[in-house]
Amino acid sequence: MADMEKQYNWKDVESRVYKAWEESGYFSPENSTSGEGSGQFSTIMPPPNANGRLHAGHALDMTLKDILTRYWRLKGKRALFLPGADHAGFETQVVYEKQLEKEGKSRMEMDRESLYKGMYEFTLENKQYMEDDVRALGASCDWSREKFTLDNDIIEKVRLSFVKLYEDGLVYRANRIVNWCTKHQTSLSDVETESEEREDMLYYIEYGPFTIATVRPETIFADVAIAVHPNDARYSEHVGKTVTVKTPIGEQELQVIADDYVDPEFGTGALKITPAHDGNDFEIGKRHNLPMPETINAYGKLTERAGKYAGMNIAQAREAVVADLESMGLLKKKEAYKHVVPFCYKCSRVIEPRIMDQWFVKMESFAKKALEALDSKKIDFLPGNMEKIFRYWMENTIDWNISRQIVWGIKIPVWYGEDGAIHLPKRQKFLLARHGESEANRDKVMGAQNDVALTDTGKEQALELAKSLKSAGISKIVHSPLSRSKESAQIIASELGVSDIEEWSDIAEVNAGEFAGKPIEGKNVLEAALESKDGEKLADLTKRAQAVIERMRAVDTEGTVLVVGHRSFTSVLMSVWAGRNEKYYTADRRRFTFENATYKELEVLIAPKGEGLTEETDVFDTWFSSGQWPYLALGYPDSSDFKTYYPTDVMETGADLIFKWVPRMVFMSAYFTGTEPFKTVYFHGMINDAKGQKMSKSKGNVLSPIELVDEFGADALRMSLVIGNPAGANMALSKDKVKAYRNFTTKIWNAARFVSMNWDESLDVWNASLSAEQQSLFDEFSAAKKSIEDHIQNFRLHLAGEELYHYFWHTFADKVIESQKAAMMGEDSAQKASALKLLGTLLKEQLILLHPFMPFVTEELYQNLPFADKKEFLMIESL
RNA sequence: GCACCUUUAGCUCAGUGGUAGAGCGUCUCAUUGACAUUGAGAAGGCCAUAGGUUCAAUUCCUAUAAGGUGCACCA
Repeated sequence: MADMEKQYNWKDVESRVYKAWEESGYFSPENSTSGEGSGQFSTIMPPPNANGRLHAGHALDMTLKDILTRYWRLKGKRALFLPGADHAGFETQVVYEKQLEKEGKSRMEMDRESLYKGMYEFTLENKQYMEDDVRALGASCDWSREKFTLDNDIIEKVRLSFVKLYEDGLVYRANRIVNWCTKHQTSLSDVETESEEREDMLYYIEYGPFTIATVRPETIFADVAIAVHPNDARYSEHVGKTVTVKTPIGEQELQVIADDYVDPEFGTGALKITPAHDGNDFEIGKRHNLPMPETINAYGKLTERAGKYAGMNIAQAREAVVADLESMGLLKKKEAYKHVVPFCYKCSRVIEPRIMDQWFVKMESFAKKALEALDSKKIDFLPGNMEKIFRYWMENTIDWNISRQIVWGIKIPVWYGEDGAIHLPKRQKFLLARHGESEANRDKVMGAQNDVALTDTGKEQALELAKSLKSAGISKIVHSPLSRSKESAQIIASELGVSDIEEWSDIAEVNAGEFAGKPIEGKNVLEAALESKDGEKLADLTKRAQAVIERMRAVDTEGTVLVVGHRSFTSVLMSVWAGRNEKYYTADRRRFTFENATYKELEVLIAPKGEGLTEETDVFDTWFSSGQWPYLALGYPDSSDFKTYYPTDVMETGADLIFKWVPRMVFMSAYFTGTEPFKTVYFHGMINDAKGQKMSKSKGNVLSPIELVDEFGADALRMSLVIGNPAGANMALSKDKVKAYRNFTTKIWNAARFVSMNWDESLDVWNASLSAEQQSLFDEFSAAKKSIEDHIQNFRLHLAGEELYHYFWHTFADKVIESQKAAMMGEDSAQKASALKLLGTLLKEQLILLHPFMPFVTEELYQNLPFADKKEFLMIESL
């Protein structure tokens, strides 16, 4: 072979090798394995938020998942690593708003459409960067299957999920106190707030015959009652009566109520009740049917109700009210008081509890489902203690607020009548079918837009299809102008007794230009069209499909619509429906199995009709969509991918998502698919800096994975992220560590270089026999290999990586190579052949074993070394 | 307050029922012979503390201490 450089130069290798892999199509499992019976491995990329660049945590995500995917691919499984991107609703909007602020703009001044459009462009741009970063790490994910949470079909399915939950009584709209962020102008769920101990003043105020203690004197204008404990003898004379209290803006009448909630030991044992601005007071207010006036508005300003304080913010109002109370002699005392305050996890502003109409998911039955999945051991948690945390949380759920008052997200599909009645969209079901066998199908020529008739078999198939659809509630049948479609439709219509038949010219088969009527020869109609001079082009097809979708949205019928179309165009229609990039239409076409007289289901939401309906403007909490990701990304409910790759094998994600994401996936999956979304959930910890400090921009200790790849190579970064990093633990990442594994890539490179330098093409190396001593060296490797594989299969990647490292460096390089040097460089050709065989075999085996961890350097060496029986890529070797 | 985690070499961390390992750092030596992005060698740890189980504990159990994380905490 050509002389190798003394050092491995990843900058020349990585992008070239990745491109070759990607273009080979071997990231798609159907291409990388031949056998159907080989089993499958699947994992879904936790959609990285499409609002920035890849960070170290993502890099770890990608690395761990890719190691598993590559390992199982080498083991011969159909291994799918499905890439995705998340619009990340609130997160992205916050990032985008910051950018707007820098430009001196505010989202409050922008209309919904331009704001959405701006964020869409912003997100797509970042999504592109993110994907480049994922490629740079060597992730062997199948880009032809990539999904985005704002793909059209995902949006529709998420909205459909909501409609189904509504129909099943599992979501409801309620006027309830929620967490409100005054900066971001949206409500937040319980997991989107953080809390912190803060020190505030506790003010004791004379309040009629009572003294009450409060940290929020500015809310007294919204007080409606004073509560005491039912057994508190001090106050029993007042209970049930009304008292008059003084405030700086005049007197107000308050009811005195008794409620168990009040702790007679705390403060004065008398509690002012402000239902609009405090969660507990709200509960008490509901129990006692109290009015709930508001004195703080959505922006955290005092309302008209506060008289002269109106318009002040909370801090100003508090100061002013306290000063006035003091001068009126009503302030009895004040003391420093430590308590825990919830705040917005993005801007750290104190959460203002606020009463709003919001949509909630009932958690009780969902939590039960999640716990059942745990009890029946359907999901393994790594590390195991995470299961306890999950369990605890599931046993203490509160209903999940899924309404967000932002524009970046999927709109909640609800309309309200003038009377406030709730109207849901209509679920319109379409069955996209293919005509029966045509003469062209029979003769294996391209039908395309040629008008060929059905064969007798085709007629029978159509009849069979009709019979199978008897209970499908078909009320309308649509066909193309081509007779194979029209004939099929007529057969079905007459069998089902459907009279509403319509011809849609734009669902005709793809125009394959000069290839129409020609023998198929391994090409399909779509591929032929793209190759042909005068056939349809992708852009034309997209346009045509979009027009069909418009028509579908306008359909008005009682039951299900059967669309009798053609194989290639219907597949394009489904790709366009899913919002797929045009370059993947042909990949999709290959994946869809549209046999004659079979169909796929498509459900579309059609806006309710009626006078004066107003559409809901709130969007879903982003976890409502990402919580459904494992099955939606795989094409739930009836795609072949869903059937093949779901449930997935492993979900690998950050420990911080134990509440936010993981439970939602578990219970949504249990509900919609009846099964768990993954068999194992593997949590990784935080990636910290070299000293174990959290990386943050303000500390300036952020290590960018992409810069590290640039400086030391992706393989080195991958190894340094994996080794010494067991499940659940945080890890410290330093440049020195990455550098150490960069040295390891050099070591591998030079060991291979040495063997290659001494290779002798004139010897029959691969048929040489090994001495007993050499055999025992080989056996030593086999033992190491077994142990390494055992570690990988049990998710102990940190140990597998470490053992690989040690075996290669300190056994293979230090011991085995040294022991064979004399023979390899000596004159005895038999001994030389034996030595080369031992070294060559061990090298090849190790490259395969190392490949999941260090894909680039191993692939490059594999391509350049004189191994026997080489595959096209190391990536598809067998282990 | 409750739960969970951590405590091992100077630093960051793996690991193990039979007195311990990595990376970096430190010290010494080696440079035409695959590799100085290297090699050879060295120093450095009663594995937080106290009990218990065991023939044997750094490893299992209990308690304590320190640190961390999460949850809940009422005016």
